[in-house]
Amino acid sequence: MSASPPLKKRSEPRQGRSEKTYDLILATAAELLEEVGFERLSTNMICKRAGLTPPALYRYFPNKYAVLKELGEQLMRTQNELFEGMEPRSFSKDDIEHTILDVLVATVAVTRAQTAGAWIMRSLHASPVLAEVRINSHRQAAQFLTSLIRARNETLDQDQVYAKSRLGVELGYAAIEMVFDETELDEAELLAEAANMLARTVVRILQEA
Amino acid sequence: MSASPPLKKRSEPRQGRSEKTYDLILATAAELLEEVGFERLSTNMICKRAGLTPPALYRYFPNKYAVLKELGEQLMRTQNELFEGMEPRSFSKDDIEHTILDVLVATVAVTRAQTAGAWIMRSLHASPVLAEVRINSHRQAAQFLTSLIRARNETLDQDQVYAKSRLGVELGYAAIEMVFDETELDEAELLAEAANMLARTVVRILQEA
DNA sequence: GTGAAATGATAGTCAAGACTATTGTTTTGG
DNA sequence: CCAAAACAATAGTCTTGACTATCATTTCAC
Repeated sequence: MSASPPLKKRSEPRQGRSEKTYDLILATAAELLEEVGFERLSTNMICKRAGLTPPALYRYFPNKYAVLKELGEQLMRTQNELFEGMEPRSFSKDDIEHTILDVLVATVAVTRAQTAGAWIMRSLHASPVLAEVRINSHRQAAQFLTSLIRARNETLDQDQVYAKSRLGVELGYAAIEMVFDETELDEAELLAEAANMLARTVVRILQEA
Repeated sequence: MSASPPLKKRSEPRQGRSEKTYDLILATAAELLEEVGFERLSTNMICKRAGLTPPALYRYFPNKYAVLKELGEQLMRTQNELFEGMEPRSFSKDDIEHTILDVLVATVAVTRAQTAGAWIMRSLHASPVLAEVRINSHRQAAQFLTSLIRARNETLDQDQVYAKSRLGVELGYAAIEMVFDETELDEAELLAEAANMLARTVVRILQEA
């Protein structure tokens, strides 16, 4: 098992200009992630591109993993807010399916909108730091889904529903990642099919009284 | 976009001892992958642990990515052979589900049996080289699944079936990866649930005449 | 306005890691 | 058994990249 090197921020921005520097570092890192990929990304590279110097970066981030972690968390936060903001009109299979499809499509959209969103999605598997960010986010999403389902049917076993929700979340994300990986496939069709599968699962869970 | 650095082997083993060296390099790389993770793995480290020297490694591999690629391909090959060896007794929903479950369970088993199998699975997302290996393997699996389905019902549209198969394969692998990522969840339950979802999908595809 | 805190730049250090020119040693075909 | 090929080691080179000690400048509190 690999050690976990990362920490939190080093210094909190207090003046306007540092706020800018902080954001610039993140934006530049995202840009570079898109251009050169995860493996070639380095702090020196980020600094050079941003017109900054290493100490400026290291004032705000204890090490390079912290930069990546923050980037990942930004995206995960955006995606989860989206997910948790949506509720099905009813619990009919069709409404559930529509809602899920909406979430999937919207998630793809916000990911595209964010610089290097697609790359960040893929890099989430590329480092222990980011893997942790990803799994926490998915757990949170599964928790939310579990409570949604159990609000509808309280007799269901908490742990079992959670396990299935967790699987569902993972499969949803797998479909989303496919959109970014496999450009030959029809995006709308892919998401629709995934939404269909997931909706059926949710309905089935609800019925297992 | 990142450049792709890797190439094929440099020298084919011709004597017994070189065969050993070759295998030793791969085995050591797998071991180290398990111990230190993907990011900290280096060629020098592999050599040291294997009791070899860098030139010995570079006789057989043009660069470090080639080592990883070979490791990934070994695992993918094993998994795909397994997958393509299985055929459902019948095309009833239950038989399909059983077959899928068998494949999932067996895949987890062979992955566990291989040194660093779990790590390799996760590292498949960690580098462009390995991402390519992974996607090729999944495409091949989806092709196989497509022909299996179309052998049963030739009226189905090839591309549509392929897209859905591809999604199915991805979801199956997502479930398998979860087994290695999320140890808190019940493995058998996870795989059973995934098999159920996938079987339903296959049945639905077959019925869309 | 001025001193202190905050911010950033100069100019590096240092370690690690990918990869090799060369030389020695083992194996094998004849 | 010997020459040539195959194999592996010696001993590096050279680049890159994470990270810092120190000094300069900007901003803010008062």
